[in-house]
Amino acid sequence: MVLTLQQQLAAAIAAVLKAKYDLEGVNIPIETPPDLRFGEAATPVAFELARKLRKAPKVIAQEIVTGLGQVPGFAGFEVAGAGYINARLDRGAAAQLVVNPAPRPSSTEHSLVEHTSINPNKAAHIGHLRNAILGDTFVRLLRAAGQKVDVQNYIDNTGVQVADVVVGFLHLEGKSLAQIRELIAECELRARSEGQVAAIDYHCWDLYARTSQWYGEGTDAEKAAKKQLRLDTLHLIEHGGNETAEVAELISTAVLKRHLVTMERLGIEYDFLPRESEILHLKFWEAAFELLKKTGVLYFEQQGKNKGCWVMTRPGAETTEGETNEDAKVIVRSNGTVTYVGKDIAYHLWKFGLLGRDFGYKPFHQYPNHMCWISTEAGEEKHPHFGGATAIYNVIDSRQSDPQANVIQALRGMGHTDQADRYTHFSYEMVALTPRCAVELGYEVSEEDLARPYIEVSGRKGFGVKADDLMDKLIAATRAEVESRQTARTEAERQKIAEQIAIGALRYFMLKVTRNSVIAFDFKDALSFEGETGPYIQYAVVRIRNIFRKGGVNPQAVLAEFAGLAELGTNLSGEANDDIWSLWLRAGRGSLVLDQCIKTSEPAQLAKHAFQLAQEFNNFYHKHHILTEEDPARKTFLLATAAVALRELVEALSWLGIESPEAM
RNA sequence: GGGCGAGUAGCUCAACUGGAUAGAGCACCAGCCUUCUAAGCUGGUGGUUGUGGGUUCGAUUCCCGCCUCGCCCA
Repeated sequence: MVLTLQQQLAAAIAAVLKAKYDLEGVNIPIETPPDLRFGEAATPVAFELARKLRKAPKVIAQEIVTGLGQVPGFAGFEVAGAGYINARLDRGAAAQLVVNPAPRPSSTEHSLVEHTSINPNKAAHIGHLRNAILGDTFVRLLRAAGQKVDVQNYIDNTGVQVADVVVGFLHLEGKSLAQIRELIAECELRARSEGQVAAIDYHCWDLYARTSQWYGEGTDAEKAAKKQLRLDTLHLIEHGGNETAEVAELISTAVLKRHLVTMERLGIEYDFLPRESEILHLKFWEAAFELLKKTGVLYFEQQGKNKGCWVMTRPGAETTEGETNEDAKVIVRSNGTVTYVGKDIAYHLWKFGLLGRDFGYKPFHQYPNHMCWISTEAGEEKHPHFGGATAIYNVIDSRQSDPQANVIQALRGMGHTDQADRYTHFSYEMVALTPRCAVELGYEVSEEDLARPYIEVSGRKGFGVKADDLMDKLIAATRAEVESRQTARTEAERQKIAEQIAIGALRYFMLKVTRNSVIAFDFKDALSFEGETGPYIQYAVVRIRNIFRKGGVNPQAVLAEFAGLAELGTNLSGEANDDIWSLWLRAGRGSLVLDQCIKTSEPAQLAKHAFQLAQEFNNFYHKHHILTEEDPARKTFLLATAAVALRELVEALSWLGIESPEAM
């Protein structure tokens, strides 16, 4: 509702500017005033025009107001302060728009969101949770806006991290291929009865840390030998067609399956899992290399430190004719190997359908409502089409902003400027542990680290909080609460409620913070269910549902009853009803917030909105006792207010991937 | 050395991208359960927005210098 009316207001003002001053293309910011006494919408546009028109802002504002006259949906306009134009809504008409919102225009955008992308060599930790939750939420936002969205989880199954754990299995544990296969099967079986702790990804977590440490032990000669072993293993895996590669395939697939299980606990699903192995074996890079040479993005360096390399100019770098650019980004090393960025360029050309090659596809994991496919060399003939997106979003932490910028630069250099513009590095800061939390977990923390505000999580060191451990802990905590409150419910019901609350708490915890601030993780904050938390919002929903349950009323029916009725306006007008009106106003902001979140790639705004709406409802809840209201017309109106809040809260929560429990 | 990001209440974070009196939560203090669930509500304490300048009607926001911290790159 607010979005619609703001657009109408901006359009009306634009028309006045054209008619009165012959001005076009003026940016007309519409804001929400800090207080209802300034109205429901405002614009400082007169300030901006003051210089251009050589008039006092107040005068301009007055002229615009005069020119506006009557605008549908608005009760009136006034000039305030030094030149603000404040607009008052026709509350009845606005409320009708909240009950029956204008349909969202359909979108032709086909977006591709890549997130999660955990190296398949260890259990997922809280850092991965932030990535997956951000990505999944953004997918939900795009879909809510009517876009077609493909969700991809890129799997680096041939990288150095997988190589390390392969070294661990083969050389530290001295296991054979058959023994590893056996171990995976055994872990899978045990995980069913004992939970995640027994699963293969947990086993790998420890082994990976041990192997990393092992590399650094022994004499110099021993260390060099280990380094060589690591490199050889990596090359065998990359090359494929040998037993080491088979071990890597076995382990990475088993760990990947665990990751899918972990993420499914959070309601996170994928459509396609493109793997590094196919990018290598299907020669994506070779195709990209030709294109890069042809367009002159890559050039062969003849001298300087990068002599013999194929290099690319960095974004923003100034190049002087004839001078060697020492700062150029190396894409192909002088020994012929391709860098990570090189392979990434190939992959991203594919994402936009510009490579001229495709993956093979085979089904990998069945979700309740759809299939998740994985890349393969020779796949099934019938498969959905992935790639060829019109816009892409890569949920990757901010440490990767340099390589990401390089990929974008390459696309731009190749002439794909439109694609480069629609390439979003959805960057976010890491999740770290507070020193207190690290000590609590029994890690050894140096004096130096103790003084820091936070310590970075490290899979290599085995230092961090595993995703499943955290979820288990959250569920245990919510279980305890639900046990004491929901004594009449069955075991299964209580478990379900506890899970909904725990996941709601976790997702909200990750989403309420804006992307570019580091989350210093602490169990005290993460396990909190009070104040600005997911459960707070869920609790408001439960309260509303209880009202309708006890009153024997259907919320949709109440809203249907009010559609088109003038009483809505009379109930909302006047200062006495400002508190209820502000709840309606907040409820009407949903689609505006959705748009802003997409525009700024920032889901935190929606998290904030949902909280404020819940807060506003709680306010209303305490001031107005609905079921004991004696005036039947007033009671129906209060019920309609609750119904609107319910609908908007449930919707906002669903966009955040948070369920709305029936009770709690 | 170069690049990016951050610094706001005791703590954790917002601030609609330059707007009206810088807001929430936690913590702390004082109240509110015979009522639709207290995972809640109402008050209160708490700020030189790291620092020094500049731009203008107006700066937490933009520009420059400096100080801290964190990440990349070489």
